[in-house]
Amino acid sequence: MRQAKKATAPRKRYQEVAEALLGEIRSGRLAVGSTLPGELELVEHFGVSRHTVREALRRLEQLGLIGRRQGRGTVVQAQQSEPSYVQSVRTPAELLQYPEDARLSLVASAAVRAGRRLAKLLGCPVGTEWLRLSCLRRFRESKLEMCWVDVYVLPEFAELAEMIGKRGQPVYELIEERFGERIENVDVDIMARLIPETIAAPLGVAPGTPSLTVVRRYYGAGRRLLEASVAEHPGERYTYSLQLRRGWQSGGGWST
Amino acid sequence: MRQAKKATAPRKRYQEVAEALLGEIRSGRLAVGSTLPGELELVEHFGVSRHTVREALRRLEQLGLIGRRQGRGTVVQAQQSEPSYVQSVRTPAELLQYPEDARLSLVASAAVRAGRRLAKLLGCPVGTEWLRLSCLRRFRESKLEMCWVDVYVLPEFAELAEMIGKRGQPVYELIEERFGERIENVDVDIMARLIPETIAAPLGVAPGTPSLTVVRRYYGAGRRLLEASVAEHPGERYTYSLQLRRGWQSGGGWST
DNA sequence: GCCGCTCGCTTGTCCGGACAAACAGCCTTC
DNA sequence: GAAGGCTGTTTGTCCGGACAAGCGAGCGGC
Repeated sequence: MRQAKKATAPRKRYQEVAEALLGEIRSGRLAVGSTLPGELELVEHFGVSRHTVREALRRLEQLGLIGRRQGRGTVVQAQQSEPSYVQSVRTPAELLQYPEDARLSLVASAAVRAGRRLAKLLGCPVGTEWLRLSCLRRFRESKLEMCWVDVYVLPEFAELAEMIGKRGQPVYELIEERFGERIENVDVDIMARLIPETIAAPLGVAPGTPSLTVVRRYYGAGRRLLEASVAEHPGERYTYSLQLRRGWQSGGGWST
Repeated sequence: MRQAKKATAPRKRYQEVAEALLGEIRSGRLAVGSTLPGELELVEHFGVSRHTVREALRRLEQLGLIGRRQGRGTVVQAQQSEPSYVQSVRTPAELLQYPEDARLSLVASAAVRAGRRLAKLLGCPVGTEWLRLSCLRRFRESKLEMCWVDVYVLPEFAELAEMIGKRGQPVYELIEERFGERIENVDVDIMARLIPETIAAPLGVAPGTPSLTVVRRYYGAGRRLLEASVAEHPGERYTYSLQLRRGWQSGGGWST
């Protein structure tokens, strides 16, 4: 029961149920392999509707903590999940021996308009145009990494693009240096997939070449954290979120 | 609208809605970046409740095809998802330069009892005990891969374990040779995580060492396929399913 | 031109209820 | 002893409804 943190009281009922069960699992009171109480029991225990209980169980299932089978019940599958996800930010980099022979090239861009609230959050005028940079990093001529970065459209943009193309400096440092925007949170999607035709052409790579795609989303100070992963981004697969720590990886080149 | 395949009529309403929308996305009529009709519109169009529409959208969201934001709407994010997942079975193997310096060791096992229907499906007596093998493959002294294999408990088991431990033969071939059980489908979970203490000890590796965990589930001929991935395993992250093809990877050692 | 406000739209949360489908265990039958 | 049917339990599907929360656009005031 992580209920010592009652200061940040969850507003949502299913979140309360999910966190209560999460506490039971984390503490080991609900051991791995054991069967959870039935949904109707949980309904009675927490005093909520079955729909709410099922929403809570759905979240825990998406974390890989429990498994559900019709007719059999709900079973605890693992005691924890997301610390490994945070750490997994290093694994792909290590596997790819990043960034020794990595080169980065800008291949596409798209404009995004900042809405009222986003503008207020970041302190820019309403309607400010952002530029979504689509960058490609190449490894050993066949492996590719893709990353999208949202930045302001500013006169210095051309210079920034050139910097990204030449140096291996972490992107958040570049943004911070250039625009004074302190990046606090990053969402990262990692997925293995084949290079689509539209991107293969400018790189001179055959379409269908296997690649590791990494999509990052950077957030400033105003964004609330994704704590315990219970509440946020329920449906996004291959996604994890982490709070940025300065000097996370000392000598490495994992540009987060 | 894949409704030409009315022969395999889906029984579930949300499945019908999901497949209809899937067809619109796949065909390009709902382009990437475009906004879907609102939930209430879909309710009216399909003649189902909002709950059912939301279940359908949830499935598509889990496939990474659409993204939903409160107050903004539902947006098409991608045109397809699962073909890349199928192919991604090769990527981790390539990254790890598998299996040149791989060694496999059996570290744990657990008994699972076959229920009535599973027994009937596989043609074994009710109550037959299966053995869940937990194998560890080691790469370069620090990377680990784990795999679980469910096999019958038979006198030949000891021999099988030894074979797995020595050779790099694909597991499905071993099972087929030994037990005449033809494997048709495989479920694969891939996740990056840290080695837990219980497994670190027998290997002499520090707990917390980063690893790539691969969990495979093998199924015989009786299991129905996961077509379009809309219906099955909604909540299991990092999971994909594929139909086994003989000679999938000729020279490689990816033991699926 | 910027700010705060209201408004309409869209998705999120939550309730109560009902029936269907899958499963394990038990019993009966052969 | 194996196969099939029965039954209670458990999760899955589906309905109808209600209100909350987030977002963008438009409006008016400063």
